[in-house]
Amino acid sequence: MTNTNTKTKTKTEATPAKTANGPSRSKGGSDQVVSIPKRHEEERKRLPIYSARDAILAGIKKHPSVIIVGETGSGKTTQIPQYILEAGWAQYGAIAVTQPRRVAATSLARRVAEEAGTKLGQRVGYTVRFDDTSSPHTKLKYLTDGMLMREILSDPLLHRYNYVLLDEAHERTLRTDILFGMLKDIQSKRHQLKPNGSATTTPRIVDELKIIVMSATLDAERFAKYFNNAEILYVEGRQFPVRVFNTLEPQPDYLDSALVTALQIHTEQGPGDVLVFLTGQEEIENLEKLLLEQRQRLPAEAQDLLVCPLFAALPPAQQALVFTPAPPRTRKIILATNIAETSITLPGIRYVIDTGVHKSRGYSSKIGIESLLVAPISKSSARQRTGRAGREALGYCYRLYTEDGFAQLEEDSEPEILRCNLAAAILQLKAAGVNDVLDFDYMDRPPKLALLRALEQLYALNALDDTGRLSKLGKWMAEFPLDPCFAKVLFESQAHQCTHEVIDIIALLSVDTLFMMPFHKREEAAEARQKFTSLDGDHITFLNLQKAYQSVKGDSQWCSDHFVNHRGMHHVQEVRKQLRQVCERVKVNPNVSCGHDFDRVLQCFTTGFFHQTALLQPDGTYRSVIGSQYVRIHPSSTLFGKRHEAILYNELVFTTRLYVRGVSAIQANWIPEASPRYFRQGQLTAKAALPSVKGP
DNA sequence: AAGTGTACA
Repeated sequence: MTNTNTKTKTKTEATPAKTANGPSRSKGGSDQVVSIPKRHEEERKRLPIYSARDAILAGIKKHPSVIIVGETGSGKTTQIPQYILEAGWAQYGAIAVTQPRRVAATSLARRVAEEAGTKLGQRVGYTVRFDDTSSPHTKLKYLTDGMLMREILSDPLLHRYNYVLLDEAHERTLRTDILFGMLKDIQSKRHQLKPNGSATTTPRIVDELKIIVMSATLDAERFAKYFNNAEILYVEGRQFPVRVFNTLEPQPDYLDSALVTALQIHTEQGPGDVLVFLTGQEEIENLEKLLLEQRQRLPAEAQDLLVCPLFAALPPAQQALVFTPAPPRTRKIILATNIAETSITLPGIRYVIDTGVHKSRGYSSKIGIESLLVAPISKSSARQRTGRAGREALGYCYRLYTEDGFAQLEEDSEPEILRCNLAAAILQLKAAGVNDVLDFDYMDRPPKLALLRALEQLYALNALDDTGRLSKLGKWMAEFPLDPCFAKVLFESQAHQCTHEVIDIIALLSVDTLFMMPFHKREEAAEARQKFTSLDGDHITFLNLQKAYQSVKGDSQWCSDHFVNHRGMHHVQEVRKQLRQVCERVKVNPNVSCGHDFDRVLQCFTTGFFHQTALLQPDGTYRSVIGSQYVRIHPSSTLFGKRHEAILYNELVFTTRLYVRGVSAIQANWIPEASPRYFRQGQLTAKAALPSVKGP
């Protein structure tokens, strides 16, 4: 069994005979030998979690579900799956470990494959969108939670797994929350199907599914309660202490406080880089400017400072700067959004400055509007930020708010499922066989209105029939990794004979920032962009960009010359390829083109976005068809400042004002034609807001 | 006339 010196349970669970569709065992080859390679053995034993190994295995053996609480650095994500593997418990069924992010899934799999002495894709592998290293031999698979959701669609009881580990559960992303309910349901169904279970209605032999929820926060009781009184196990982290300082008075201007604090650390404190948490790009660029001004005033003998901005839209080359050590006698000051809170781990940070705020996405199901506003963070976010100072040595955290201010923060951030549009998630649930989505076992139940809005939207798109069940079209839509609106547009593209163009545009719309707007070169960038601009709006402009990009074969120099997001365009090509593949699979010809008849394309988009349209008012403003809201065209749009009788938009977000992004000009009479079901029913205020549009 | 936290299929 294992070569470890410790006493490990070598007895495996009573495992039923191999099922017909179970994974086959590979014969021969060193890959079958379950052992810890010598060079990693000592290292693995030094991890804090090692001492809890037997207790964890015992807990997993005894309980259907286990909650593991452990901070970063405990090794829970890399070690627990290996313990299960080494115990021989994954001989027939495999182990899945989910991650909210792709990079985490791929890098963890690489490290664990190395530790386990196997080639990536053999016993250990990963599956993320566009990249799958798993094979029939893979016993331990790291995958994104979205990927596991898709696997459920093709394998509703997840037969190939006996263990599912949900990592970073405390983040409460929409997908982990949906997975919670789905897995709980699968676990109970598989229990009922078990040979020695109460109901043996099927000849198929099914193993039980173990669920292991891993979280970094101490509030595990809610998880435990939700998963049928699961066992809670605590594992120690490996974290250095961090001294926390609060301000004595509330700060009227946290940007100014951040500037003062950063300079104070720089001139008075010992070595170590500084990480400042800010809300967005504009704020980061402002503080960068202020810091660089102050840098000029530093005494000649003082150490230098290097300012590194860090946010997702930053070009990769500049993002990489934060990982390269600062030159001698230079201190790095990193100005980051909350990308540095979870997604990117920075080395060398000893000082954290926490402004106590972030931008957070909200959604009002009442008016169907998303917002992106500055809001206070939660206590757990504050602790997470603080922890970033203690990764390598003891650190310091300066909270730019009072102790009382901290006490008033919410304990945890609101789960995403409570503050987003649920249409896509509901479509997935229905496709996975959960018809009654109102009664689904949510850990945090979304407001009923939000669920009803999602059902209404799916009904309006013809994805549901009159009884609320998934229609044939709805099943078709769920095949695609797309928002329901886009899936509908893609379906309609067949009738409009413009599938080729529609696939391209949908792929292009999947990237946030295709045209870069560098701080200091805005005019140049705007000029470069002119070459692609279509008077029809952003959709056709993007299509022009794709054509130009293809004609230069994706040349990266061409991209940077034209201020085009090279990485983004690469992603577009991957999405495009995948959409074309799925089309082929469902017997839709992806090559049918409308040539230059772009009216067809935009009419087609109206069939999925009739609810995201606005009409020009006599005073020159636009009013949304639904909700009758005044909306402004975002300055990043090609239609900014232009007037057309009607527009459709990809996104409606409230920031400083209510802005629409991804905008194209349409004809007003296309709107009611786009969804007779919706406008005839008039269940929303659509008709009232459409005085100039005659419904059928 | 003026601006987009993060992630995923």
